[in-house]
Amino acid sequence: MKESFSSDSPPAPAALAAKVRTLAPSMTRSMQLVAEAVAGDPAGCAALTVTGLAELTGTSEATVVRTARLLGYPGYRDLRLALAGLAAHQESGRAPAVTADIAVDDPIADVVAKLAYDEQQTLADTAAGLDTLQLGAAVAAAATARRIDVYGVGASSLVGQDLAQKLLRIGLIAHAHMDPHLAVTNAVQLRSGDMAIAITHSGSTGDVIEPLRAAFERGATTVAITGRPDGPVSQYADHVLTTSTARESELRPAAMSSRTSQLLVVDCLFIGVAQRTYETAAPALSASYEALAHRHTPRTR
Amino acid sequence: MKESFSSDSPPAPAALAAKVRTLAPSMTRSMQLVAEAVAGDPAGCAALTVTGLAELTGTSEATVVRTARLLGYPGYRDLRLALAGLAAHQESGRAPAVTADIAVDDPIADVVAKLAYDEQQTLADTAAGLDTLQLGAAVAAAATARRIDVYGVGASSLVGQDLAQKLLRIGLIAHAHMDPHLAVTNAVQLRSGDMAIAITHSGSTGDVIEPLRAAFERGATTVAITGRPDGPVSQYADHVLTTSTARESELRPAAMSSRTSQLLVVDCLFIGVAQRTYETAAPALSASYEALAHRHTPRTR
DNA sequence: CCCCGAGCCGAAAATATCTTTCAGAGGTGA
DNA sequence: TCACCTCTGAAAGATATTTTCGGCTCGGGG
Repeated sequence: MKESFSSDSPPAPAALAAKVRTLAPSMTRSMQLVAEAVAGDPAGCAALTVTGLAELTGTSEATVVRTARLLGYPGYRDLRLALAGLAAHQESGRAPAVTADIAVDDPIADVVAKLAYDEQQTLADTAAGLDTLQLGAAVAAAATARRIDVYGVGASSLVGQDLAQKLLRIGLIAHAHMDPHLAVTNAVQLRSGDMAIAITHSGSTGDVIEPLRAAFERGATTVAITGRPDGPVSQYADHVLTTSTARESELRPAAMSSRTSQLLVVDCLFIGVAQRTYETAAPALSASYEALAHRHTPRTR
Repeated sequence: MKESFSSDSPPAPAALAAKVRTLAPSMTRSMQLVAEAVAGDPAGCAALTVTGLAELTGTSEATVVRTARLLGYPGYRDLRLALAGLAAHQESGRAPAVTADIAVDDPIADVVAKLAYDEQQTLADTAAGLDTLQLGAAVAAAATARRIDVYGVGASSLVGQDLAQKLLRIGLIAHAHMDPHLAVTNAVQLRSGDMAIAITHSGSTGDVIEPLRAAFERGATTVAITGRPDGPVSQYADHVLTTSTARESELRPAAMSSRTSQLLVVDCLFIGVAQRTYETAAPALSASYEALAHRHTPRTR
C-alpha cells in the first residue's frame, strides 16, 4: 500500500501539531516560522488575518499562504477555519476543572460555571435515583384524585406552590398549604380518593409530617417527596419519591440543590399527570395561556 | 464610572443555538432564516462565504451580516470562525440523542430522562449566555443596597420569593412582592441606594414592568431577569440578566424551563452577594440554620 | 575571484470576500 | 387613502486573500 507521504490532501482537522512536525523538514525557513506559530498558538493565530500572521512571524502574506497550502489546505482561509475548530477543541478540554467548591474569592464567572455544573449534577443524580414505579403510582393516584393537597414549609414551600400552580392549570383541584395549622385543619377533611403530598428535604419536618399523617390516617393517598426516604415522613406515605442530596458548602446551602432536585421530581409528576389526563389537560393549558395574553404589552423592538 | 459594556455580550463562544432562540423573536423574517440555517447546520454554514449563505437562505449578503451582528459578532467573518469552532465541538461530542420531545405516550421512565436532560441543557445554555459583567454589576449593587424589592407574577413569583428568602437569610433586607398594586405602592418609596429586581420571562409583563419603572424613575438601581433582553422591561433596567429560552412543547410549557433558568440566575446572584458580604453572611446563614433545628423531629432509625 | 542558475522570498497587483450605503418594497396606523 | 417607518437586497466601497513577478541569496563551476 502506498504511503502518501508529504502532501496529504485531506484538510487535517485536529492533529495539526503532528503534521507540522512531519512536514517541517521539507519546509523552507520562513515557512517553518509560520508553521511553528500556528502549531504553538492555534487560538491566537485563528484571530489573525493573513497580514497579521505574516507580520507576527516576520514574513510575508505569500509565505503564509504557501505554508497553508503545504499543510494541506486550499488557502489560508481554510487553515484559519481549521485553527478555530482546533482552538475550540482544546478549549473544551480544559473545562472540567470546575469541580471544586465555590470559594469566597471565586470570580463571578467561575461561580456561574460551578453552580451550573453542580445543578446539572444534581439533576442527573435525581433522575438516576428516582423510583419510576413509585412515581408511576403517584401519577396514577394524582390523575384520578378528587383533590390534591400539598404541604411544604420554608424552601420546600415554593416547590409545593409550583406543583399546585401547575396542577391547577390542567384543571385539577390542587392547593399548596403554607400555614402548618391550616394545613392540618384541611388535612382532616381528606378521605379516600383524595391525595396529600408532603415535601421535605430533611424528611423530618414536623410541620409537614403532621398534616400528612392526618391525611394518611383518614385514608387519603399520601406521597412524600424527600431526600431522606428513611425519615419519619415516610411512615405516613403510600409512595416515597426520593430527591438527591448534593454536597453542600458554606456558601451553597443544601436548600439550593435540594430545591433543584425537588423541582425535577415535581415536574415529572406533573408531566405524568398531564399525559394521563391529556384530553382535559391540553385545552386547559391553552386556555390559561390565552387568559394571560392581554397582560403582556406589545414588544418595543 | 460608566463602561461601555451596556447590553451586548462578548462574542459568544459556544451556546449559539441558545442565543438564536433568545434573539429569534426580535429578528426580522429574513434574519430568522439565516439564524435558523446557522443554528441548524453550523458545520455546513462554516464552509460557506457570505454570498453562499445568502443564496442558501434566499436572502442577501447584507442580511447575513446583519444577523451576524445581532448574534454578537463584529461581522460575518467572526461568526464563521465561531461556527467552525462549534462544528469541531459537536463533531467530538457525538449526539446523546435524547433530544426528542416528550410525547403523550412516553413511558414514565422516558419522561424522567428527557426532562432531566432538557433541564440540564437549559442550565448549560443559561450559564453560557449569562453576561458576567452585568451579573457582577448587579451583585455589587445588591451587596450594598439599603433594601431590595423583587417583583414577579405567576411562575416568576416563586423565583422572586426564592431570591428574597435567601437574601433575607444572609441579613439583607429583601422583599418579594406578589401583588402588583402593592408592588407599585412600595416601589414609589424607593430611592437611590435601593434596589429593584423584576423577573419576567416574556419581558413584557405589565404587572412587573410598572413597579420596576417606578423604582427606576426614583433613582433605585434596577435589574431585569428576563428571557427577552430586548423586551419593554429592559427600558427601565440598569442591568439585564438574560435567561435562556428553551424549545417548548405542548406538554412542556415554557414556564417550566424558564423557571429552571431563572433559578440559576437567581442563585448566581445570591452566591455573588454572599461572597461580597461574607463577613456578615456566614454567621447569618448558620444562625438561621440553627433557629430551624428544633423544627425537625429526630429521625427514626 | 567572478559568473551563473536554482530556488526562496516579499511587494504589489489581481481577485475574492466582506461591509456599508442607499433607495425601493411592503406593511401599519391615522 | 396617505404618510411613515421598517425591512430588504443591489451595488458601491473597503478588506482580506491569492497570485504574479522580479529581486535576492546561496552554492557550484569556470
